[in-house]
Formats: sequence, structure tokens, C-alpha cells
Amino acid sequence: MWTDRQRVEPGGERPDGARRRATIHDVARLAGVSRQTVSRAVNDKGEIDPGTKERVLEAARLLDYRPSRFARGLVQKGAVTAGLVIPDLRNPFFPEVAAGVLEAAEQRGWQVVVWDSRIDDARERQALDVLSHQADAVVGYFKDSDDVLTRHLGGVPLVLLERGPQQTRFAAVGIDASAGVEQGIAHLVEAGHRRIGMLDGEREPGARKQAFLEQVRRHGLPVDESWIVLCPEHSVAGGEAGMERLLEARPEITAVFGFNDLIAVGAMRTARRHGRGVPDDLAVLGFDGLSLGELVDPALTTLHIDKRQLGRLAVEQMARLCAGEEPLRGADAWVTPELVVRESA
Amino acid sequence: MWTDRQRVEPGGERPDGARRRATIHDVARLAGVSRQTVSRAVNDKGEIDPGTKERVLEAARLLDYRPSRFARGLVQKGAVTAGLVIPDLRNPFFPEVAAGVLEAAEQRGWQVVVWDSRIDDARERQALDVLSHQADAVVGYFKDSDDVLTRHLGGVPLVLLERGPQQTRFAAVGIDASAGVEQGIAHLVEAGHRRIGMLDGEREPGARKQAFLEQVRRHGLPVDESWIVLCPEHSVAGGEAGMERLLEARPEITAVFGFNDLIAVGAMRTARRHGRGVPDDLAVLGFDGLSLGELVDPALTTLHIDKRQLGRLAVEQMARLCAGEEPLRGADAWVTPELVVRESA
DNA sequence: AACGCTCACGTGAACGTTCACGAACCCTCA
DNA sequence: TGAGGGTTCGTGAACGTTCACGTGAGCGTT
Repeated sequence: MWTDRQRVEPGGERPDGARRRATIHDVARLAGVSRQTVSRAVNDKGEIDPGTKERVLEAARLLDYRPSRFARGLVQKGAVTAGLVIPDLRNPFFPEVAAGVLEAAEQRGWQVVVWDSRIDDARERQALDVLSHQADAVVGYFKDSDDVLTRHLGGVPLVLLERGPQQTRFAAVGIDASAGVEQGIAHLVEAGHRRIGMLDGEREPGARKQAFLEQVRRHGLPVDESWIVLCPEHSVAGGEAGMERLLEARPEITAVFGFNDLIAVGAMRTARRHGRGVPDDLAVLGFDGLSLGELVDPALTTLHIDKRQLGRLAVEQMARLCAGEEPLRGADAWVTPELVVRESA
Repeated sequence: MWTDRQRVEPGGERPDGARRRATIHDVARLAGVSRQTVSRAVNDKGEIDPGTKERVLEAARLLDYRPSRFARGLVQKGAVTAGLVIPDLRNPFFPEVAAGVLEAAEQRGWQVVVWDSRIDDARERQALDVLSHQADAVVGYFKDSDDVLTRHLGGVPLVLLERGPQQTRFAAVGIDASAGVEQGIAHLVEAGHRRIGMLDGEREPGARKQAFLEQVRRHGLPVDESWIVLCPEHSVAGGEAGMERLLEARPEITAVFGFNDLIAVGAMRTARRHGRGVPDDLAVLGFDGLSLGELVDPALTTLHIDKRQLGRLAVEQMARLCAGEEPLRGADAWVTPELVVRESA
């Protein structure tokens, strides 16, 4: 015989709001059947009389019964939840990557828990702390070192977004900045530019700055740190501010390469405010290929990235890690930018 | 005595990839302690010798042990997961709403599972089917009727985004379109406009179209269906196409009201392509207040919505539903747009 | 020597569900 | 009348973890 929960609440009824959620037992008792029959009814499996099924469903409705996802997950394997950590949902770049992740995850039947770290290292770690408990794999943008990440990871597979293989032991998915910048600078040089500045976006020199230096030197153009200005804020406003400083430091530039499209758009605005027409007095080249770039005037020439593909690749990597396979390395895990010539350069 | 899982795999070892995940028992056995001691070690609670703790942690690392979130959730209550369904991550409006949801959820210690329904009713229902099993509450944009939603909901609390109280029995959070449009049309009329068209975005007439008709009539301006063109696609391209048709149908318009900023920007582009300067030959008014509107030329005059607030309100509503309280109704659950006059009108 | 206390650890139970199996019942046909 | 088969339903076990206790060793006090 099965003794149902006899645990009587002290003082009779519970306080109203915090009523214990109904379980399958409660429904079974009310409907006068066994758990299993309730299970059959709510999951509409066969082997149940239409009449009792209706009775059970009615009881479930009455008690506002919903099966516990935990109890279910415990016994039925296969539900995969991925974590996605993004620096800033308001930068149009990241929603596009997220869309790729969501799309690929949906195809595999996965769910995705999203975190916006708001460009805050502490919040990144916090996200990891939570997701390491709640997700089967995590993908995202992180600034911390491998060691710090490992400590907050608790063994959950991690895929890093946009971090080169030399910079991490984790599986990664990224952008072939070098190939992109090569196209971009070649385009500028071809158009006759010899004095090119850059608005960088990363405190520690990243792949884009590296590639910029490389390409500019390859073409024998003048360059040193004074040609590069850091924009801590990856936004139009950040680009505007950075461009002010760049024009002050190197007024002789005839072209500027932006860390991303938002910064590049900011650069265009500042240039125009200084009376320098784009592209005639100053060419501007972006990086990302946001659709926003088509709307500004002049339309932004940029290195377009297939952001959805980036997201899809990330999911592919997670799947490999979850299956215990080797992650993709090298070019397979990279997305190659493509030069889109519009009007600004 | 406790017989550990003796269930021998047929044929000896399992195929490589699909190894059963290690449980707390496995770790306990390897470390030569009990489950509880393992639990103490991994959750670093007290009452454990530093030496054994180290030994246990080492065993856990060796077996790649990660506690099952299901088993944990079953015994520890309080983990809340919300579902968020948005129509299109590539429309900059929705990431902002999502950011508000994520922010408010984080503050409450909730997680958010995000779905991009890609403006597809079937995918909306599919999202509900999944989330009703995996989330404690759902918020999102849905086109289906209450009845259809109920059927796919299985009793999970739902908060509808941007659906008026007359249109649904569910809890909702929305925009006071009427108040917004009133400001907008008043602004246009004040500037002398008497022939105003609209680029609508909803197949079944929604609140914005309703409010437009109301306000236009209130000011005694001419209007009927020929002044309103439907843009099925909520994008710049959609706005461009719609504006073509509107200019054909009603070339005499001196101002146009766009369903959202993207459509309004499209309208501006088409207007210009037709040789009509904005705002002098044609005024354009948007709705949403995307930051994108500041970047186009001329900058878009628009009815600005606090999208983050919308997201925060949505979470507040979910919290109330989960607690069994009454949801907010009426003005408390509405966000009022604010006219931002820039250059296009 | 008896007692009490603390520390480190183990044990049964519970969480809520599904799965595999078995039992009871009704119908059919030999 | 009894065997066989289908339909409908119930029962123990298992999933992996934490909680509330219980236990025994070691140590100090009286």
C-alpha cells in the first residue's frame, strides 16, 4: 500500500500564495487512478480509456498540474541546454550571431539560455557560474584567461567566440581577421591611399589590429602607435570620440579602418563634422557588415562577416564537445570576411 | 548494503562516444567515500576533511563528473526558467526588449531560454510546445488566438507582448499606441500637414493603425483605406516597397507615418529616390525610437519607446503570475511612447 | 572511568516522473 | 467452458541528488 504524503502542514492550510505545486500523485488521487494513468493521459500515450483520460485531464486542470521538468529530465535523457553569453545585445552584431546559434540549436532540438554580460568581466564570470550548473555546454565571448574560465566552468564544455587557437586551449570559433583585413587594406591602397589610420577596439591588441599592422607594413605604408586610437566603447559614440582623437594626432590620414561598423559610422560622422567629405577627403572602412551600413550616407564599405554562420559553427563545436569528439580546428572553425564595396571607401 | 549499478553493458565496453555520464556514486566509489561526502566536496560545504575533499575532487575530475541539474532541481526548489519568444532578432527593436527581459531576469536569479520564431506562426506554436515543458513562465509575441495558445500552453503562465487587454484574457504588457500616435499626428498637423499617409505593418488592423485613423479623423483630415498601405515585411526593404505603392496611390501626401522605424527609414529612401526631399517635400514619422534613426540622414523623427522597460515589465508580470498574484492591468502594464523630434518631420 | 563534545563521515528517505512488467477484465471463438 | 487475445490499469523500481539524522572516533574534563 502506498502512503501518500501525509505530511500535514502545521496550522492547517498553507498561506495562500505559496501553495505547494500539485504533483502527479495529487492528480491521481483526485481522479481516482494511479500515477501511471495520469502520466498516460497528460502525455497522451495509448492504453487509456477516453473516459478516464478526460477525467484525469479535468483533475489536472483543476489542480493546475504541470509535470516537473526536473523529474522528467531525470528519467528521460536527451534534453540538451546550451548557454550563450553575449557582450552586448544592443550592438547589432551580436543578435545576428545569436540568431545563428538559436537557429542551429533549434534544428538539433536544443534550448539556449542567453546571458547578456554587458561587457563586464565580473558578469561574464557570474554567467559562467550559473550556466555551468544549468547548461550542458556554453558558448560565448569571454575576456578572462583560460585558467580563470576553467575555475568557473566546473567541467562544462566551452566554446570561445572569436579567440584564436594560439590564445586558448578551449575549442573556439572565430573570424579570419587576417584574410579580411588583407582585402580591406588592399582595396584602400589600390584607391591610392598611403596614410591610413585605425580605430581599434580592444585594450589588449587583438587579431584585427595585428592584421592591420601587418598589411600596412606589407604595403610599405607609415605606421606606429600614433596611427591607432583605441575606442573602448564599441558604439557609434565611441567611434566619434575616437575619431576626434585620431584626427588630432594624425590629421594627414586619408583613410581610416574601423574595428567594427559602429565605430566606422562614428568615424564618418566626426569626419563630416570636421568638414571632411567621405569618401573624397577621407575614406572609411568598416568591419562586420551590419545591414545598418547600407542605410547611412554614404553607405559604408566594410568587411562583411557571415554572422549566422558563426553562430551555426559555434553550435557545431558544442555538439562535438558534447559527443566527446574532437572540435574543429583551424580554417573549418573560421569565417572569412568578404569585402563589400559600397560608398565610403 | 548498497548494490551499485551492476547493470553490465552487453558486449563489455560501451561504444566510445556514448559513454554514460558519471554520477555521484561513481565518484564516491572511486574516491572510497559515500555520496554525501562527494556532495560536500563539490558544493564545498563544511564538515569535510581537506584531505578527503581533495581526493574526491580529483576523482571527480578524473571521471569528468558534473552533477545532474535535473536531480539537483528535483530536490532543491527555486530555480526559475523563463521562456522568451521574439519574432525576429534582426529587427533591432527586439534585442532591446530582450535585453530588458534578461536584465530583470538576472536580478531575480532567473534564467531565460530564448526562441526566435522568425515571424512564423507555426514556429511560435512549436516554441510554446517546447517551452511549456521547460519553462516556468513564458513571455513573447504571438499571433495566435487565446484558444490556440491555451492548447499549446499546458497551463504555463503566459505574458503576451503588445496585445491589448480587449484582445486577450492573458496577462499582457504593451505600448500605449494611442497616446503615442496622438503626439505624433499632433506634431505633423502643427507643422501644417493635412494629407498624411500611413505604412501599416499588421495584416489585421492593430492598435497603431486604429490610433492613426482616430487621430487623423479627430483633426478632420481626409482618410480612408487608400491612404494606408500594408508592409508585410517589417524592414527597410518592406518600407521601401510599401512607400512605392503609397506614392502611387496617394501622391498628394505631404507626410507619412511608419509602423516602425525600419519601415519609416525605407519610406525616406523611396521618397528621396522619387525626388522628394525629406522633410521639406515629405515628412516622415517613425515609431519605436531605434538608435538607428539617429544615424540616417535626415535623422528620423519618431515615437520613442522604452524597450528595456517593456522587457522589465514583462518579467514583473511573469513574477506575479508565478506567485499566484494578480497581474498588472491597464496603464501599469503599458509603456507610453514619447515623441522625439529630429529632422525628418 | 564515565561523560560530553566536536569532527568527519555514512545511511535512509524523499524529490516527481517514466519504464517495464504484470494483473484484471472483457470479448471472441472453438 | 475454457483458451486466447486485446484493452485498460496498477505496482515496484529506477533516475541522481540533497536533507535530516545517526554513528563512531578522538579528545578533554571531571
